[in-house]
Amino acid sequence: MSTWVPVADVARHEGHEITIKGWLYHRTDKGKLKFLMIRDGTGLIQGVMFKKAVPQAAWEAADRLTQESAIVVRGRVRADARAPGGYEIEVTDLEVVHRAEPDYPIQPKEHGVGFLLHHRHLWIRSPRQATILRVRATVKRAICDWLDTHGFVNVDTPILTPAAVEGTTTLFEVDYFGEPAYLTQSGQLYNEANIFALGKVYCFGPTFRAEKSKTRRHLTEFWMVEPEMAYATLEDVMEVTEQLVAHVVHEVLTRHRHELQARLNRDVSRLEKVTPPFPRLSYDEAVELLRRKGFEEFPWGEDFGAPHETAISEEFEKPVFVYHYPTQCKAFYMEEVPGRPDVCRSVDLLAPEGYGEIVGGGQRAASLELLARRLQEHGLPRDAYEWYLDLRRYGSVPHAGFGLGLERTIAWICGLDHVRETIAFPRMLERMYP
RNA sequence: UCCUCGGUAGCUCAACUGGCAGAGCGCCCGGCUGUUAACCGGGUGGUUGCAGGUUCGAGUCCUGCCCGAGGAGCCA
Repeated sequence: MSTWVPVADVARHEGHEITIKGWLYHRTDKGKLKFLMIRDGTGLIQGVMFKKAVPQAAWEAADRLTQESAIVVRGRVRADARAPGGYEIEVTDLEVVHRAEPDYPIQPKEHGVGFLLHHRHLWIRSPRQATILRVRATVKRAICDWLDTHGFVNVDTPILTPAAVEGTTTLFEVDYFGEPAYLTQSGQLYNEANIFALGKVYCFGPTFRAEKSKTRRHLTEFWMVEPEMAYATLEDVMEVTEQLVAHVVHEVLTRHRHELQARLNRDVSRLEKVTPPFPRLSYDEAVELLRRKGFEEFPWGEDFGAPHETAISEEFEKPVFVYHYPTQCKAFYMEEVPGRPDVCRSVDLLAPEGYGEIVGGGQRAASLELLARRLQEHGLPRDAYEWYLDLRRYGSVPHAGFGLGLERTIAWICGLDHVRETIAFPRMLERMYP
């Protein structure tokens, strides 16, 4: 009985007899010799099968093997320059656990996006997709590791909420025992309550936006990590953000450098430059930059669109902070800039290479009077926010936080052209299957 | 919601100015001891998105609808 070894560890067993449990990715027959490409979720390995080296039953079973058939292969590990990855298994026996039906729809070749998304439950088996999902897991772990070791307490905020955080047009409504409730857009307001109990906190989970957005940067269900800090300012947000993002990129490079290059064709030299500090640009300076770069007509006070974000970010090798946005284009809870009521203590982090905004945050309005006025100006129902206003009645302090979009961050790190590949089962406008 | 492009075999795509519905891959059969999306020979495969219209004749032109992709606005 030989040892069951994950494909990723095969190199460490050179010269030894091992067992691989996986699925047939591809097969090439050459008369009395067969090449079996086997995937097991940890990697891809080539099995070489000579007719004279295996029992007749195994040879005949291999003859009938279809793509994605579940197989257990035994054999000796050998280094061979002709094998993809440098190692292969000299097969001595084969057991077919399940012979897949012969019409597996996804071939190792080009397919259209619509077709692949319709078969997402099978598409995720493709090595490229599996790699992205592994990177996602690393990104999530790196985020939690960094926050956990820097004094942040992980607190879960509700997914079902009674009211909108930022306007009702982009909320998914659900029936809550006959009353309307909404899927959360953000855990921020609850986190602002949590900091008074715990100091520094973060929530990390799915959020939902019913935006009719159909672009490479949008999902209707996406994940955000939202740190929030008591006794903190806008400057603290920028420092924490750059430390966190740099740590995440570093961890991905440490664990997945080879996969990023081999499976995703990612230019990792771009990622190696992502070290603190990141450049900081005020909104005023960003507008000036845009006007120099061909957007002469860009009006002060507008939020940036995708072309503007790209134009700004391509001036820098690292992610770039843009802070002090116009008050009019940000949410009601932003703190004022002293002496400049037209701008607020907000910040966005724009990823390089045109990936756009991956972080939005700022310092929160600390005074009851300002917050109450803003609620009115934004036409929000005060009743629903009474609990939130309490936070400014009992020990209000300067505080700040941000939200980092997981899918956009992964798309940038992996160099993908659409966020839909960064999550196993993306939820998009007009696509809920599978 | 708006703009642009598209829908032909299981997949990726051809089909000139309206004139016999095609190829590669897949799948099935046969061959090959070093394949890398192998190669060679044979076979299989169609309500051209749906409904109507024009025409001797429509995949091709016209109208409506459905579906998909890219982008805009909004956002992470």
